[in-house]
Amino acid sequence: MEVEAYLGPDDRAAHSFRGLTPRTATMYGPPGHAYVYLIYGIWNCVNVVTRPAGEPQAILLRALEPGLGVDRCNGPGLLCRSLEIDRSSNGIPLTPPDLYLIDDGFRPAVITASPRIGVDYAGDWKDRPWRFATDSAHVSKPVLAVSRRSGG
DNA sequence: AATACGATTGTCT
DNA sequence: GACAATCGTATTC
Repeated sequence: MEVEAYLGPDDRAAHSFRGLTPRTATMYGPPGHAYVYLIYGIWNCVNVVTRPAGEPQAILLRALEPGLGVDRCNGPGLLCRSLEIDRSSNGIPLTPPDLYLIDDGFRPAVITASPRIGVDYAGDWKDRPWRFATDSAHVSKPVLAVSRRSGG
């Protein structure tokens, strides 16, 4: 229902902004793998690496539609708690044949693009509209300033 | 070796 | 709106 794009190393909001470190190594790895990190000493967050090795970009998963054993999880920390994802899953492949992907037919009619959450420290990059959300109630926070894209 | 802080959430005012 | 919880990283000394 909601994701955010992190386009480091130019993106000041991205962990990879400051280059390759032990933590961000997964972001520099091949696409289709999970980048899981610990935030505030409490919460895990999961991303999908999106670009070929060497291009440290990823998509943060922020909200899912509840159901099929997934609890209500409005926000990246609660999402990982619901799916029991922690850093032990960092770097695992999210593509077949390691993972079965099921197309449930869901196609959002509307996708909004708005500023990312919790990146006020990112200077000029904080207002980039790289938070993408459906109009579902199951988003981490209300979508305020909105540009719209047509869905698929 | 020491320090500052975070891609969050819940609670209290 | 303010703030605590809690610890791995990255940065600084």
